[in-house]
Amino acid sequence: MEYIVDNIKSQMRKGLLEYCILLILNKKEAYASSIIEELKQANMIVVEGTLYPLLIRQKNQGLLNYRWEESTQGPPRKYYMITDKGRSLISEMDLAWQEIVSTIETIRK
Amino acid sequence: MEYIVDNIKSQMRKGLLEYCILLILNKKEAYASSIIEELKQANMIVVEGTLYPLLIRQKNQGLLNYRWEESTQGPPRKYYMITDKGRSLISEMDLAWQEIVSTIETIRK
DNA sequence: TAAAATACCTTGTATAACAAAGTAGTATTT
DNA sequence: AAATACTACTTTGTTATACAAGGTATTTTA
Repeated sequence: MEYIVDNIKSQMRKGLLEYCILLILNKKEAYASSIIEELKQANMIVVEGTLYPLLIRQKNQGLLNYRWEESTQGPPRKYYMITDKGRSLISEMDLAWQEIVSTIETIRK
Repeated sequence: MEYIVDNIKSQMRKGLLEYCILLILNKKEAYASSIIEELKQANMIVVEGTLYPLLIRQKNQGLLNYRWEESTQGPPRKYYMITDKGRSLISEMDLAWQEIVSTIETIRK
């Protein structure tokens, strides 16, 4: 039974990830590990193998850019930042999210 | 640009579908086409090729049952109804859904 | 200098949604 | 009565995403 719940939970999170990444980067540029950390704080577990390809994908779609930056404690970090295109996508996704929330409410009646 | 939005929207809906089906059947038994209709009313487009395998999956997981019923206008219909197991899953998923909503709020700050 | 830590990246697998096509029973039209 | 339309259920092949697991490289620490 638990495995069913876990599976559905992870399915629910799917698709929201892209939105979350944009929301996070809309506030402040960040590098992958710090994004994972922030998501964890917000109760959303994501692993590296999920996030890295996603960032690359969004970068290739022109939603993000990045620059390398030296770290004082470890290897250099790839800081991602949102682009204008990414920002305008966010407003559309805000709407889509509200729609989904209201869809669930409607179905629940 | 539009195709990006549409893609993300459809990704967002993913995973929520299972939850929606259970919510719908929790109110009243229904057959596939009528479920699709109700989802459409609530602004969630789903096609047959998506729904039928999902219903079969949930049936195999013991979340649903079904019975055949004659129709006065067309071929017989397969009415699905939720089981006790399905009902107890719903309460867990209600929690999961609230968690997700609050995750988005947290990230948005 | 070896081990640990940090950070990035890639590959293979499983799953879910969808498009599209198929099957079959029932109703309608000619 | 035969052909067509409609309703409903089902299956197949494709695509996309998340994840587990493993890999590379740089820096710090023991």
